[in-house]
Amino acid sequence: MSGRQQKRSVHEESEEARETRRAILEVARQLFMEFGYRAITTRQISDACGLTQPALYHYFKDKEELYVAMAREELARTRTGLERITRRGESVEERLKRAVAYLVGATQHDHSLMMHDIRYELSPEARLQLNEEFRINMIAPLAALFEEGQHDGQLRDEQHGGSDAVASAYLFLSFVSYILARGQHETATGSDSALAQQMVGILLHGLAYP
Amino acid sequence: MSGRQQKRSVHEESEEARETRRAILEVARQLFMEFGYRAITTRQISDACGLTQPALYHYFKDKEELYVAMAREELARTRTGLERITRRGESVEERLKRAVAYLVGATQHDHSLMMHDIRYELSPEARLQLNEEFRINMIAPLAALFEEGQHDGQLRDEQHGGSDAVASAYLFLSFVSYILARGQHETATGSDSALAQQMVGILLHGLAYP
DNA sequence: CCTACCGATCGGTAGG
DNA sequence: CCTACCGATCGGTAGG
Repeated sequence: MSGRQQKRSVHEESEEARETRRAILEVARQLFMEFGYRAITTRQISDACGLTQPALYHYFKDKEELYVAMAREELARTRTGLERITRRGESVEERLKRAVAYLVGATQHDHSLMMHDIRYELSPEARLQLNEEFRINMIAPLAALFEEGQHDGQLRDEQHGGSDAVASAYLFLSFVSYILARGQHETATGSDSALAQQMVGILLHGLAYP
Repeated sequence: MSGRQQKRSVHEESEEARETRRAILEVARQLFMEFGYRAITTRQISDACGLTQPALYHYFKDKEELYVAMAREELARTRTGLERITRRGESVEERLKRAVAYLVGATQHDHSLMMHDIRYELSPEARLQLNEEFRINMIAPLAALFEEGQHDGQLRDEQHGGSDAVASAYLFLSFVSYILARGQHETATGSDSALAQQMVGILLHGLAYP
C-alpha cells in the first residue's frame, strides 16, 4: 500500500494514461523476465514504449516499483492459470503434468530468474512483498494439489518418505526450472509436453526401481 | 642511493605476486559466490584485499577474467570433492546422499547463482568455457554415478520411466539448488544431512506410493 | 602498486 | 491549474 495514489480525476486523459501504463508494464514484463532486473535499463523500457526515459517516472516512482508492479501482475496471472488446472476433475498426476506444461509453455519465462531478482536485486521491502506474493500465487495452488494427493492416499506424506505439501510445491518448481534451463542451451530431445510427462513421472515414481 | 625501495629479485617478486593473486581469487570467491557477478564491484574486491582498484588489472585483464579464473578453481575443487565420494564402495543411494551433503555443506555456496551469472552476465566466450567446465567437473561425476546405478539395474533408464544419466545429474543439482534456496529464507526444519536424506529418497523413490 | 583520472552510462529529477 | 510528457542534466558508479 503506497501512499502514492493521489488525485487521479476521472477524465479521458486518464484513459490514455492507463493505456500507457499498461504498455509499460507489458514491455517491462518481456524484458525483465527474459534478461533480469539489473540487465535491463529504464531507457530500454522507455525506448520500447516510444517514450522518453523520464516519462516512466510519471507512472512509476522508480525502477523497482515498476518491477514490483510487473511481477505482481505476472504472479496473479500465473495463479489464475494454475487454479484453472488444479480445479479440474482429473487425477493429481494428470493435473501436475498440465501444470508443468502450462508453466513451461504458456508463461514462456523462467520464474527462477524472477526469484533470483527478488533475492539478489531488490530492496528488503520489495523482497518481502514479492516473496509473499510468490507463496500465495504459485506455491499455494500447487501445495493444495499435493495436499489433495496426500489426503487421497496417493502421495506419501512427510512420515512416509515424502515431503510436506509446501516443500513438494517448491520441489515441483525446481523441476520446472530445470526444464526451462535445459531448453536454453540444449537442443530439445522432445516436445515440452513429453518432457513434462517424464519429469512428473520421475517426481512421483522416482528414478529407482521399486 | 635514495631511500627508494630497491628492485626485488625476480624470485621474491613473483612469489609475492602469486600470493596477491591468490588473495584476490579468494576474496573474489567469497564475494562473487555470495552476491553474484553484477552486484560485486571491482572496488569491493580490491578494498577487501587492501589494494587499489586499478591494481587488480595487473593480475587480471578485466572483471570477467577474474570471475572465470575464480569459477574454474571453484569447479575443479568441487570435482575433487565429488569424485572422492563417487569412488567410495557404497551404494549409489548412499553416495548420492553424501554428494548432496557435500554440495550443501562444504561448498556453502549455491552453484545456481554461478549458473545464473554464467548465463546472464558473462560474455558468450566465457559462458561457453564455463558451461563446459561445469559439465566436466559437476555433471560428469554425477552422471557416472547415475550410469552405474542404471547398469546395476537399480535405476530406471530412459526407456523405463527414468532419464538418461546426464539429465539425472542436472535434476539432482536442481534438488540441491532447492535445498540451498530454502535455507536462505526459511528456518531449517532439520539438519542439512537429514534434508539430504529426504531429498535423495524422493528423487529415487518418488512422491507417490507404488 | 598508487594517484589521478577517462568515456559511458546508470537511475532519477530539475524547470518549463 | 492540470496532464503528459521533453531536453537537459543531476549525483554516482561502472570498467578501465
